[in-house]
Amino acid sequence: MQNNHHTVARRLKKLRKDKGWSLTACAEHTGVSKAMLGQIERQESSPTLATLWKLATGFNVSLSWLLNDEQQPMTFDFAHERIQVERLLAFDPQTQQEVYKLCMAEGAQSHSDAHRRGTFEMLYVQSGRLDIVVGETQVTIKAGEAYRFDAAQPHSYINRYSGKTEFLAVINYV
Amino acid sequence: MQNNHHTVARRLKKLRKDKGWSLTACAEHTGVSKAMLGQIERQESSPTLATLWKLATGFNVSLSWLLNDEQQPMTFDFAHERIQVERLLAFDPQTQQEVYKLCMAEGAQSHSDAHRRGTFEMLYVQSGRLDIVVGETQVTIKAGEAYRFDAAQPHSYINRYSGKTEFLAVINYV
DNA sequence: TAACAGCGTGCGTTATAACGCACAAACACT
DNA sequence: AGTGTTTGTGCGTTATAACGCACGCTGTTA
Repeated sequence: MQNNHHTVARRLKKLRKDKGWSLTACAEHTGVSKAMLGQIERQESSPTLATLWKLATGFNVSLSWLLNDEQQPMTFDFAHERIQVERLLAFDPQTQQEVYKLCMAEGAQSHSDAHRRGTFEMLYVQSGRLDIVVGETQVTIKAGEAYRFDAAQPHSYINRYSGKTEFLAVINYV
Repeated sequence: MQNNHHTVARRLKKLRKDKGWSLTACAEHTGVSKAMLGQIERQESSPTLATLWKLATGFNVSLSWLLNDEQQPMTFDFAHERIQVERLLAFDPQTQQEVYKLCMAEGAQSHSDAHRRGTFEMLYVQSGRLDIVVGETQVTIKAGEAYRFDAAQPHSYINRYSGKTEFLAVINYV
């Protein structure tokens, strides 16, 4: 828990690369000048809270996440998937939404390929803890927390919790 | 999810006051100059990530916590209404969605006026039982069940269950 | 090869974050 | 009263974050 504007720099660069943005494109999306972005990524300057906010909103992530320094071991185990899926609400053409309740056993994991462009998911963990890998980034959400992400890219759910994890998945198509 | 270095300022001042520190004492603990601390608290300057780190370590809190954008659950107590509202995900202009976790005490009820046309809500009851009155129709959903309705009309949540009811509310605007 | 576009970095300038110091107000003990 | 102490804020200076622009580099197309 120290000098981790290093991690901010890395995370920022990774986010940018994941989206396939150049520094110029990134500058347009975030409102931070291209030169500044380069300096921040190279750790030549310590960004202001104001610019951190610009970055977070521009990348559509929470500020806390941008600064969060948990290193994320990407270890997949291809054990037997033990997953229960219950459809709570069927797909409705008007709202373009469907809702699932999932229950994953300890160590279970599930992978989804990219949905069509514009689709996003909202997850809410009811009990346990869930790791979500979407693109190059990984997030952990605990019971009572929620997470939303762009589902137009491959994503995985992994239960590394010591017990079962129950969560809600709300999928919005476009 | 915008300009909330305001919250940082408040949180910082509260932290300092809670510990009973003066600006000078705070400066000694954090390594940030007294004048700067005052300016940050009065929102006259936007602190650098480096100084944010000094502050976090000085106060012995995590950086994420220092600028946590999640607002703490606010509790209403109008007459007999005892309702806790926790915003899990702030409104996101891209997905046009926000997510709340609500906890209603026995007998509590809450009313919402019509949202703008096209808005719909999805409710998921985690524990207890919830009655929803939307327009002329009334529905009861129990724990583990979900319900979706058009929110472009007045609607009410009522907890007639003999105990508290926890549920998730996912609001999609148009 | 030449011309061109897009990429990231370096440079000079401006805006401002951060500092040290001094000051006035509020409170304490003579 | 007077004296010392501690509170927070204002001022002048320095350090640096942020900007706009231009340059060299690389990949593509004519």
